[in-house]
Amino acid sequence: MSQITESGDVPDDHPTTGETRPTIARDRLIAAAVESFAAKGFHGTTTRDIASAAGMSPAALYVHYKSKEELLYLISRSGHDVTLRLVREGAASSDDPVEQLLAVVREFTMHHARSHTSARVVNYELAALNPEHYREISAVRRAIGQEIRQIVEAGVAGGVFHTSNPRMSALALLSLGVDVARWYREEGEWSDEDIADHYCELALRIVGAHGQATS
Amino acid sequence: MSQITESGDVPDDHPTTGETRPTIARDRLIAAAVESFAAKGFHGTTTRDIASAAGMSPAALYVHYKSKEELLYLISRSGHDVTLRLVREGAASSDDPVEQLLAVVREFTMHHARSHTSARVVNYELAALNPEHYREISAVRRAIGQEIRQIVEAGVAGGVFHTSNPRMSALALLSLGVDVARWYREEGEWSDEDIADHYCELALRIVGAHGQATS
DNA sequence: GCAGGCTGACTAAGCGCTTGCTTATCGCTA
DNA sequence: TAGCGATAAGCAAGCGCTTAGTCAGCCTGC
Repeated sequence: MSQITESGDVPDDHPTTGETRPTIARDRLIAAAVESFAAKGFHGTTTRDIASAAGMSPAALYVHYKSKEELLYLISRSGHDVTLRLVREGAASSDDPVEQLLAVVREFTMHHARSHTSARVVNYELAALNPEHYREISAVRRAIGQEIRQIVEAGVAGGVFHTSNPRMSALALLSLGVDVARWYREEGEWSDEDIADHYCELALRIVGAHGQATS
Repeated sequence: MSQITESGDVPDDHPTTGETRPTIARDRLIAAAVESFAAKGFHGTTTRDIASAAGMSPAALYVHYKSKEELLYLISRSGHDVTLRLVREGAASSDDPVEQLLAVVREFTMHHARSHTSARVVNYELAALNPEHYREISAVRRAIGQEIRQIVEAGVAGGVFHTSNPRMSALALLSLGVDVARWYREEGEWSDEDIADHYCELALRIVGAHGQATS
């Protein structure tokens, strides 16, 4: 599956492998759709916007994709898969809830800053998905939330985290990370690492991990 | 100026006062636009959606408003004014940064939960405003951010808050509150007051207000 | 020589907004 | 109090344009 990248660069395809080999044109269209959906929203974007940003005629889009909605679905699916994987890897990186939390918050925050353009599409264009796709994506979102909740609950059960409402604290952590995609600006004063550093500190405070080192 | 309310109820107009008296029809159209913009986005909403939700013909919309964008602007402007006022009232409610922070976070959070429908339009449809309106709204948003930043910086200067990056902590507080509008569900397990209570606790932790009572 | 990428020209449907007209409400005059 | 002109709200119809998506045919690399 071709990776959706923030910049315009497109990975080379493998001309001899697989039956559904991603072409350069496919990736160009996806990249153009991400940019346009992020800037103007799904309904504010026309198929001509996407095609011409990819350097093609309007009809070329339909050689590679069934519909405009399919583009959104593929972007959304891929983005959610990346996020779920990144959260699971963070959770699996240690047995210590503190280390797990720091790994997840760091990767989650960095991802939503670095890939803020695609993350905006992924998080704010869900309503434009068709009902079937929406249900599928919602399941991935629930899984992401569950991973974070489990870390917080394990920390509370183990006596290293102290919060009166672990579920709401977990939701706040998720919320804080997602919203980075909304406000982050490339030309802003903070790098993605600056933000990740500070958000790790905030995460420890939110879950009430007293006197913990900041990794 | 007629108040934009979350539910469908419309305040009576005053048939003998003022030259620009808001009519019931005007308010019905605004309420319908809020619902529709929140559910489907500005570009996903047609003028026919709005008119028929308000029980009118498509043409009736243009008796009361210049364009679909004017509706969005009025909703956005009114929503931002309410938020700025609420933040300023919280800041003016005390001289103690801790009390100021708690007042602002409580009101801000409650508002974004209670009025989540209009808050979604206000926070997530900015890109659909025309450039002039966008600039105007951006100024209000900057003022809102500034109020919160000042409280955090005053607390740090006074030695009651402890955070390595007051500006980013202030942004995180704002971010957390705004994002409530995205995830809040009426049928969810928490009331707006439950969320406000917990978010007050989180706010104290985020700014590092040690051993403070949770009001 | 042909499969697949791609295009220009096209369609049906839907868009924001306008037009021409009817109806309701009002203060004012006879 | 009846009748009148003015004003504004509202509607049916539709204009000019844009939209997502289609299709027949043309290139190009294998």
